[in-house]
Amino acid sequence: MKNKKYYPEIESSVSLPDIEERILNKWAKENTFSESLKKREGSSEFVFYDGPPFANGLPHYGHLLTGFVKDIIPRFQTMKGNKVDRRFGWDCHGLPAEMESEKELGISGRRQIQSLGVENFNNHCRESVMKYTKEWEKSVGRQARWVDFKNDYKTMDLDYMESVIWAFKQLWDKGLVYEKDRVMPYSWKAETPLSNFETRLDDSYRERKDPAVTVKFEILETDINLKNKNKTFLLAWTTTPWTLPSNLACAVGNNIDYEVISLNKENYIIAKNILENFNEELKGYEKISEIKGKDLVGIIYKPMFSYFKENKNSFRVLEADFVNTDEGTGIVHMAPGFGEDDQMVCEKNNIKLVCPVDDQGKFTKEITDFEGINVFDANEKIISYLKEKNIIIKKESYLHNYPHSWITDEPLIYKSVNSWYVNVSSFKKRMVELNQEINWVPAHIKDGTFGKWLEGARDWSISRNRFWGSPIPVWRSDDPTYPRIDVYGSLDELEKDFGERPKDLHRPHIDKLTRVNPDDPTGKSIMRRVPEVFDCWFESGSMPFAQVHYPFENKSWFESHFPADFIVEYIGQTRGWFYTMMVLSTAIFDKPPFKNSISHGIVLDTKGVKLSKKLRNYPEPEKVWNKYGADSLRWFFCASSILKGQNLQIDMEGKGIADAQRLIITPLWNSFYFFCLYANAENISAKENYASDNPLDKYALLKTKELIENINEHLSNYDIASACQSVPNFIDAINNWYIRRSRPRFWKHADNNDSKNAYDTLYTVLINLTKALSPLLPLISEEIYTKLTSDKSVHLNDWPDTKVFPSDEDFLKKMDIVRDIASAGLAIRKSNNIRVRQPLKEITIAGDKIEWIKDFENYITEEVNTKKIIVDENSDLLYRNKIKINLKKLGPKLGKNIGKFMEAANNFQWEINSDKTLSILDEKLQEDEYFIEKESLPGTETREIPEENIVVSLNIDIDKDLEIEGIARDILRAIQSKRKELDLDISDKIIVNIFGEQIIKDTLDKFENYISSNSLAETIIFSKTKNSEEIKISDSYKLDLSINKI
RNA sequence: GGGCCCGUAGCUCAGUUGGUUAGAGCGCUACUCUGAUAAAGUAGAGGUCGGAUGUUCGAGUCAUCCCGGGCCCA
Repeated sequence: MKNKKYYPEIESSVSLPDIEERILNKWAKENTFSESLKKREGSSEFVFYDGPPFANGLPHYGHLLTGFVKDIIPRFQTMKGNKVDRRFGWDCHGLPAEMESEKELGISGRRQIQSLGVENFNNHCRESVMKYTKEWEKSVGRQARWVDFKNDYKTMDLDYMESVIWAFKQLWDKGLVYEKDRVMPYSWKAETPLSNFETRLDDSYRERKDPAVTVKFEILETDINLKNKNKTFLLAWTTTPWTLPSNLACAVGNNIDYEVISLNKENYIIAKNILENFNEELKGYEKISEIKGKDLVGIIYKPMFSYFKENKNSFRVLEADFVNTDEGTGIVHMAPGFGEDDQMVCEKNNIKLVCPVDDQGKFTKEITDFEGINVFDANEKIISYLKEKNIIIKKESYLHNYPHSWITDEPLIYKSVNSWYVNVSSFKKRMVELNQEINWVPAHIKDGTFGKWLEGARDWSISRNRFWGSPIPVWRSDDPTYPRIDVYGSLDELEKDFGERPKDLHRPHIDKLTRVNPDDPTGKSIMRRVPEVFDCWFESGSMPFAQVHYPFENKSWFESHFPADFIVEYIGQTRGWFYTMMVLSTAIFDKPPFKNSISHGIVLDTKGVKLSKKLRNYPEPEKVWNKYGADSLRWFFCASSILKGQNLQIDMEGKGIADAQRLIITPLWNSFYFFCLYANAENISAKENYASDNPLDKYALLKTKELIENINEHLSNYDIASACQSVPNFIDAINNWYIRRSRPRFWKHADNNDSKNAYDTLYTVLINLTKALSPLLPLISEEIYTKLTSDKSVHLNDWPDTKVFPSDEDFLKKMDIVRDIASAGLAIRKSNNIRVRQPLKEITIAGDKIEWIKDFENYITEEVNTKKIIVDENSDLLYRNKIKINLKKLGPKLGKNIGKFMEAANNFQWEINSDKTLSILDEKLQEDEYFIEKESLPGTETREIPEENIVVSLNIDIDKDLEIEGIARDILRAIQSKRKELDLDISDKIIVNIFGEQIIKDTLDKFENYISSNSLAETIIFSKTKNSEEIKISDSYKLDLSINKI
């Protein structure tokens, strides 16, 4: 068994990309993911919803970030014993898909689609929408995210769509759906209305310049005394001149003060406190009278255009509470066909709206002067027309935030259209209540962004006048004389009424299902489906039940596994997917859709600009994979505050990612490398062992246990960043204390029990560490774990059981203090400029109840390099006592005088009495009203460890013996460097030639044995050879050195 | 105009129920250490805690207002 190497010979420097590729291939070959699921067959389930992305766009950093989180939590929960299905979902329907297809087909608009044929168009969408699935699989795979692509769901699947129409029917049956003409944001390129929250996505609101005009409406009838016979005009302001031909009323605020002024034989009415904005245009006006808004109500004015002059109840001044005087004139022009507020006010005043703009945003034939012109193009034409008629008194350019279509990017218009609505406002209170049951990360989302949004929820337009989507399942009689509406919620119901079972619910197939209206005795009218399809957000909001084809299949499973345990998306989905799931889940099931939700922030570049393809302001993911690997990127994202809802900046060079590798992954690899190197050299096969009584081993195990508990706690609370943040401290303890202090233990021979313990313990630490880190660093932990064990994968393990670890909090704390003491000792060396290789006589530790330090003294003397340690509980030569006043206790009692007491304490004007009370000034403080702290005396070589009330002192006198011993270590160091320089193996034996002045010779005489045994030197000869090199070994000495391998 | 989040070292961020001299990591500089480590240790420089007012014996922390940034809404 001698010379057997039990562990692979690995590289000292880690090449993450190579390792990762190999592991990913191994997972694919061995089906590790399915095996991890199989292992949990029959276990309790942890339900995770994967938000469906559109597959017709490529994945970007945002998706990668979300993807990492979507991987970490399920991996963790799997280790905790749960079965976590991870079905990938594809969002297939909707405007983004249609727009992409239009582009590909080189067509635009509804008309051209119809002439191409809806079937052809939809067939194209069906193909096009899945075109990047391969890229997605590749990207998701490369980031080491485990997802089930085979058992995926698509929103265009028949099963999925059946569940969607079922959901609609549920809402319909509960009376939560209505159809109405309403003013909505409207995309005239896509020729469809958008939902209120679609205008709020991403960059929809952008600056835009529009002409703003102030126009005159001539008053025909009024009771107001105008004091002269001039014509009188209302001044109104608008940023949408194209709506002026559709003006049907003007609105004022009841309590706003208006002024009547006169200029050039005309009178104008305008809000008082905004008059100054018109200094230029109304220069030289004469004030006639002041009047309240409510007195203006009822004035009849002359229509500006004659297109709708017959419209009933119109062209009057109305009252509206939204009128203000922030801008404009305090008089609002109202075109109820093109403004939501306008519509409401006019409806209240029995004014029927007009909407002379067609689907493509062009004026219809009623507007004889501008027929066929797009409204934005019409703005200038209308302005010139009105200028000619002397109706415009002011024209300016107005810069405002204006909504744009998130799909086609053109400025939206607001326009009255027919649409189907979910009456969300009727149950928003319930949503707010159910939201309280959800755990949000970060917590403020609950009652902040999301809660506030729910409180203000408005009815949701769920229909789109488009083609590629689930059909609105409403059939209506085509003859209003015999009205009838049928709503279908399943294929069975459709089959029953239409005699055939649809194989495809898409248009145009679904539209072919018609039947005679049963309520029509003439038998002439036909039941036809309404033409609209669903808003794709309705479909993604249906995901919880539709992905399992509920209620047609998986009925009891769904009912016992809803709400989901966990979802994660970026914070903007509080208005998107989070919200639509909430709406449907509340309306249909009266439950919240998920129990825990992480909303992460946005990835930005170093200037704080969103990443964009156009700007290329981010490192290519491909480059990141090839340079740093997926685990580095995962760590960079997951250890940052982006998971707490903050934004994260990523620089072009990927510096943050490189840091993750350098500071976390490389050190981990180093400890693994160290283990393999020496275990192989010593022919050791280590085993798990939690029982070593060596204090260093015990400490390493306790630190590991502490780490496992920390990660467990944080991941259980969905706090991934905190889980990551507990790792660096652990790495420091293992690499820079445990291994460094244990190093000689690894060189002893393997049959030595302490050495065996060292190997077993380090092995045990690494095994448990890789398990605990496997969700956070799945690739590198897999590599280390599988190379240390014969197991197939670290990811098939249960979460490490901390019960098998030693349990001794007190010991852990003590060793941490010992490390602080060592640091203090090194700090004293530093301040005296004494190198650590130079042994010193003694270190003294002073403090109360510190006898225990004696058990650890060798660690301190070795680390600080002193011959001796003195643990002294009462050395008043080193420190003096200092009093600190317990402010919490005494603050309220002493009030303003507290300053005097603090001063007295600092000036040592106090006395401790035998009954442990403290006399200070004229007060007597009780024992719990002050603290005694140790403070090192000025002029001594001491350092304090404040939290522990310990003072450390170092004797820095160096005598001849110590000096020679220091030189011995310098010589050894020189030889070791040389060995390394010559790239010798750690087991190679050598012959050494050293030459130098007398003190070097003295040192060799005394320490030859020490030097040779530690450098594997067979012989040390005091001479100079032709290969000898002069080396400066310290500030004072140099020598000539050559070494030769035997 | 409103809501939510944020403002602490050059950078990224901690900062407990308000408590005495505001911390960490990175970066920088110097020195040191090394039978694993392109690693590590020690130290140094670097802060009017965005500003103001208030509450309090005491404010980075609480309140109010203001300024700046981000997201969202009108």
